[in-house]
Formats: sequence, C-alpha cells, structure tokens
Amino acid sequence: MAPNVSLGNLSSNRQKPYVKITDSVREQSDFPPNPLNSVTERSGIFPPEKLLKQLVFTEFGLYPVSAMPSTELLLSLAEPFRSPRLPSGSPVSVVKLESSRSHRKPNMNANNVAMKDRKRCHCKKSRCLKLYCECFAAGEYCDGCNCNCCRNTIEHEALREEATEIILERNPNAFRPKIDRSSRSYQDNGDDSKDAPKMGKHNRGCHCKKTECLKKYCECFQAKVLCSENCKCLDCKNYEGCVERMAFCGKKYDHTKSSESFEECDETKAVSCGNNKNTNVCLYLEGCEEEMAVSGGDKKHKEICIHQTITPISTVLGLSSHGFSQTYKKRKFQEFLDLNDKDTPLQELKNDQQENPPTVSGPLPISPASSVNPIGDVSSAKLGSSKSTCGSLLTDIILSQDPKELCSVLVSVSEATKILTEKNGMPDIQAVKDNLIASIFEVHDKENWKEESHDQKKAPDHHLRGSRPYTMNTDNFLSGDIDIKEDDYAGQERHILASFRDYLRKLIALGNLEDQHVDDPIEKAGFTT
DNA sequence: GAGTTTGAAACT
DNA sequence: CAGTTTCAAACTC
Repeated sequence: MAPNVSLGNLSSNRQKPYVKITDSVREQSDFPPNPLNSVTERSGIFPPEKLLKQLVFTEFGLYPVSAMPSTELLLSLAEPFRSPRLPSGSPVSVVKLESSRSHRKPNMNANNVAMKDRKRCHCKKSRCLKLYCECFAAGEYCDGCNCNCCRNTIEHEALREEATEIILERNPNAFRPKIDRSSRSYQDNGDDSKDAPKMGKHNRGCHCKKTECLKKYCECFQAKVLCSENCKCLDCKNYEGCVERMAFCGKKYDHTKSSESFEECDETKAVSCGNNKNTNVCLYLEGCEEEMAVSGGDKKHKEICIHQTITPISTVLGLSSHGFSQTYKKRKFQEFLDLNDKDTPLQELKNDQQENPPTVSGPLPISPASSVNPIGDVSSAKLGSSKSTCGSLLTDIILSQDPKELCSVLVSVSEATKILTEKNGMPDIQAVKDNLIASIFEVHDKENWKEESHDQKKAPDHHLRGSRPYTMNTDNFLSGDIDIKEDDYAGQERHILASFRDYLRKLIALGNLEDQHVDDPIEKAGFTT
C-alpha cells in the first residue's frame, strides 16, 4: 500500500527541506519492519539471526555492534553505502527502498508555521540518529539545529534509514506519537487557558521521581496532559484536582468556583495519576476553608484533608477494575491479605506509610479521570466501569462509598485503640473484634443496602455481635468500655485485621450466594488463618 | 553561558 | 526485566 506521503512546498529557499512524518504515515507504515527486508540481510553479509543490538557509527555507516562487519567488508561496502547501495534493478532493493523510505521519510507537508516553531536540537554525540534527538524522534530532519556531526539530514538518508530500522526492531512503536490525544484523561471543564491540560495521555507514561511531574522534565507535563495509569511516577502532582498543579500552572485557584474545588473533593476524583503511591484520598470534606492556600501548604488543610498515601481499599481489592488485569487485581488482593500474616501492627503500618509511601508499582485500578463524573459523584461511574469490565463477585454488594467508610472505621478503631492502650493498657481483643464487625455493618446499614442482602449479612455475624449494642463502636473504645487483658499490642492488631478478613469473607460469601457459585477467592488466593 | 539536574533512551 | 549508563533537555546560578 502506498504510504500517505504527500509532497509539500519545496520551493522555499531552504537547502534542507523540512519534512515531517505524519501520524497517518506512521500508522500506515509496515511496523515493525520485516527483517528480511533489511539492508544487511539483502546484502547477504549479515546473518538474519543477528539481531541489532547497538548502533555504532563508522565512517561507512551505521552498524549494530552485533553485526559489525570486518574492515574489509566495510571497505568493500563503503561505496555502495554512500550512494545507491544495491544494484539498481534488484527487485528486492526497489521494494525495500520504496517501502522503507517512503514511510520513514519525513513528510513534506510541514508548513512554515511548524518550521518556525519547531525546536532545534543540540545533540553532540548521538549524530541525531537516536531517539535522544528530538528532531529524529519526531521524524524530522535536523534543520538549523545546533547539533554536532549531524546525520539526520537528507544527505544521510541511508544512515538515517538504518538507524530508524534498528530502533524499530527494538521498539516497533518507537516513532509513534507519545501522546494519545484520543484518550480522555482529564475532565474537560472548558478551561481553554494556555496551561490547562489537554485531552490525552502519555502512551508509555512517565517515570518521574523527583519533579512531582510538575516540570518539563516530565513528558506528560510537557505535553500538557495529566499523568495516567500508564505512569510510574513518584509523588505525582500532575493529576486532576491537585492544588499544587494548579498553583504551579499559574492558575488562580478559586475553589468556590472551580470544578476542582475541595468542596467536591472525592476519593476517586482526587485520584488521577495511575500511580498507587500518589493516591491522594481526601477522607474529610468538611473544614475546607476559603483561605486554603493555593500552594497546598496550608497546615489547617493538611490536618483536615488527609491526603493519605495508602492505597484505597477499593483499589487493593480491585473493586474498581477499569482496564486492569485480573492477575494484577489478584496480586493486589493477595498483598493486602498478606498483611494479616505479618506481625505488623496497624499503627506501625500506618506510620510506615506516612514516612514511606507504599511503593506499589504498576497501574492503579482506579481509572484516571476518564471515569470520573465531572459533577463530582463518581460512584456510578466507578461502579459502572467495574461492572462492565470486571464482573466482580462484589459488584452490587459493595458500594463505592463503603470502602471509604470502612477505611474511616478502621482508622478510627486503630486510633481509638491506640489512645485507649496508651491510657489503660491493652483492650479486650474480642471486644475490638466484635465492635469492629458491628461498626462495619452499622456502616452498611447507613448505606441502605438492599433488604435481602442486608438480611443475609446480618445472619452470619450474630454470634459475633451477641448482645452488644448495634452502634458505632469507636465510641465504646473511647468511653473505656473495654476490658484490659492482652499484653500483646501486635496481637490486637492482628485480631483487627482478622476481623476485617472475616468481614471480607462474608462479603465474598454474599457475592457467591448471589452468583450461586461457591468458591472462596481468599482461600484461592492462598490466604489461610 | 556554564554547570547541574533530571528522566528517557540505550545498553548490560 | 531490572539495574546501569548515556544522552540531551530543562533548569539553576
């Protein structure tokens, strides 16, 4: 198929035509290139199994280290490499040169505006034939750049082609656009300001560690797109709703008007970057004050709005599974459950997370803003995506707010227990367990669960609840209504986690009941007590 | 403009 | 695939 390469205006006085490969050309090109078409293969000099490993610049051309020919061969090749390298009339060579050059040759369609605005590289060592060179990476010839020993010119088209092929063998997508503009990774709030994020996301994602994705070192930030689930960045601030990002972009922050206000702060709305490590979950909405600093450094706000660095329960459980593999979700689930096997007190975990945010790599099973309802209520969107893509047993059982409530309960229990422990010694473990279970179901009552589900839920934990009041039980901790027996704080934490596990089992059992399919995923995941 | 920092690309 | 090196842009002074 003839690639879509159109000749542009070559009548300018430029000696080197500025040309650019359009996306359509890239998409229509025969990526990856057929190895049988390679020049080395055609020449019969290099065995086909010799994969190209490293580019070496020689006087005679560009060679991969693994395929470096002898000096004699290089000398014999020197001339053909400089001019037409293959005998004219060779059918193979014609096909190859046409197909290769046509789809890799920069598009002649570039207009003068692009000419004027384009960057000029300063490459010193790469000869502008590696992706380090922005011109080359963009499929453009260097023109007016400040580079040394540039080979990214039409005069060195053969070298250029070789380099392109080698790079494509390594990565067939190397020359594809880094930014997928068709992907909606942010919420379009109609902000057309210069610094407003544009639609799209980075195909490979960034891996920033120090810049919080707020400098142009970050490819996402540079492209003015929000970080996405593709990213593996640390301490990302390039997510929707991030005050730092807005402040950094020079955008006047007015949370009384902005769609990204704290008033609408929502646990998933705040999650945009796909990196679990940066999951900012605002647990408390009240207290969001007018004077909150644009910089995000307001102490008051920090105390109220817990931007916790733990992975949300819903994330851990994979409840929101937009676009993520079952394997990943299973792994996260197992990791979470494994906590129970470790003698890690809850508080210790919490402290550790505060000081060293969990370095869970990989995508966040909550879709970026793409699944976020602009109005701010993301529940339906989240559940919708879960339902459509996951089919979890817990779909329809757990509402999106449940994990949040559960988190709050767990934190409250932990805090209350800690306070009580500091005050009176260790609480009654059974009381902790019972109250936790009871409080969890209290939460669910408030969420107006389906009547039938509710009945099913109540039944199994009667033996646990006994005659204890069916109330929010953190009050019980705080009021000191607990026997002090244990001297093992870690043990108490384990019991809390065990209670949580029991709760999860119940939920799963409920899901199983609904599906008429009895299969314990926890046991399946290798979790045993 | 020189030196430093940063993260993608290249390489091992 | 993870760790290291190379490279050039971004940034700082």
